[in-house]
Amino acid sequence: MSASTGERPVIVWFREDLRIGDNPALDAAVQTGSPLIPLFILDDAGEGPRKLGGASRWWLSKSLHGLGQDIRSRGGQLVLRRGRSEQVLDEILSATNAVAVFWNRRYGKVAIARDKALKDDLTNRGMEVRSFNARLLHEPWTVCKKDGTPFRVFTPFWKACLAMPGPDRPLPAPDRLPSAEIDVPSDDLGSWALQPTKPNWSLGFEKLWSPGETGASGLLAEFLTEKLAGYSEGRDRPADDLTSRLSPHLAFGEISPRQIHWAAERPDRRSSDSGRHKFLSEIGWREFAYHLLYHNPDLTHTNLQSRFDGFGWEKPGDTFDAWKSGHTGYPLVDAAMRQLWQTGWMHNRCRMVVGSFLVKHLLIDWRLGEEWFWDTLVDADPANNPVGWQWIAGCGADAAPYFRIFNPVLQSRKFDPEGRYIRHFCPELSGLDSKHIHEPWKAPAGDLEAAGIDLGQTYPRPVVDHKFARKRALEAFARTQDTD
DNA sequence: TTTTGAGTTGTTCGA
DNA sequence: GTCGAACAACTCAAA
Repeated sequence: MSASTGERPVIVWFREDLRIGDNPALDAAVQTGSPLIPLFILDDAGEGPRKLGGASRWWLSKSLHGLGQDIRSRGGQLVLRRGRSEQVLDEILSATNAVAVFWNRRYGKVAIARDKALKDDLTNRGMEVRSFNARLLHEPWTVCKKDGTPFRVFTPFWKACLAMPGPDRPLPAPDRLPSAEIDVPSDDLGSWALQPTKPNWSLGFEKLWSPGETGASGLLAEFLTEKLAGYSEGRDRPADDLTSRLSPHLAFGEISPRQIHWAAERPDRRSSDSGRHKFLSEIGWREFAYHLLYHNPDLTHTNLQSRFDGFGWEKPGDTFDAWKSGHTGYPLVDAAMRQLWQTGWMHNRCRMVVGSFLVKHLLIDWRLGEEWFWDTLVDADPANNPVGWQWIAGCGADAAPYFRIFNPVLQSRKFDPEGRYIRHFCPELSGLDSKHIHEPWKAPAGDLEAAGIDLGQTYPRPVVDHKFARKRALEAFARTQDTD
């Protein structure tokens, strides 16, 4: 029934692009008219691209399940294999006599090097290899200053992007994915053990997220119709659900920035202009992170500003554990860290607060915070995560100035004035009124008692005094400026 | 060519 | 209570 009889198949290698719609590699493969072998490789041993964190593995498992269903409903069969990508591809090439391999690009240092080597190798062996952009509005090498060098400041970068010809219209999902007639062995998804068992920390994830392409497009539609208008004002309040929550879907490529761009550009969205521009500029920040990563491939683990290289970070100890578990004694910080642990996600405003707290109040290396986020975020992204951490630490490009030290109490009063967010994630504080919930150590003894709080027992005292920590950080960071 | 002003997300201090 | 200044150094584009 398919055009597959005797024809050599094309392998479509899925990586960070787990979708059928607007998938250029898949679309190009379908256009060839050849039978397809959709393939995903779990390459999590050795020196491959960074091994996925726990939360991401949970998401991946769900996402692959959805992708497999979407492919099957179109007549195809997703092949799942675990191992070193080069070796798995070799096996499948020789087993199927495939004539070509198509994929969408990745942008991390290791990923680029491996893709390039693989492309050379396969091409030399007579294979056709084609790669595509499925992840960005503009390839990082196409956006540059008038002198041809890459940007280091967001605003001019985004202006330059907006001045470029807009992205093409998204590609429709193919109706049919003609399957190769050869039976290619596939792993059972369950055998990869991507889901946590003991302890199963993912229970809170299940009711919040719908991983997969269908969940992503549903979320986008809902956001545009219900939240876009209030986005500019509401996006900073973590108790209100006014952000898009699309980040994990973007991280796994279940939706493309191009699809988002065109959906937001529809004429009937024009009434929410300020929200629309604000939202699209968040997509711009993602683009900027990839731009920086591409042009500074070591930023994942190296300070963009090298004068920070000698910074005397504190050795992580009890305070680091308190930060990770949400027991710093600062309610907003603790609520945010617990939101991360319980849901695999944290509101953007809170990411800045907890990041600033770790780096400035505790003087702990941003890389440790970045690793914790990498492990616990369902939206852990190879560009966004390190770029965001370098921004808050002050060592990045276009970074927050070193004297910008968030006051966790002021931030709390400003963005969670009634303490709803705190009460949700720190229920042991829920009996405090909104006057005292932001700094329980200042609450009168009677109020604490009435709220059932025994400071130091049921909720910790602050692990560090804000005024002291601020002064210490300013001094430490000022020394960094001198050593240039 | 050089100069100038502005740049995601803040806080504190003193008038 | 409100308000402006100060808290660096660097990037980038416009004047």
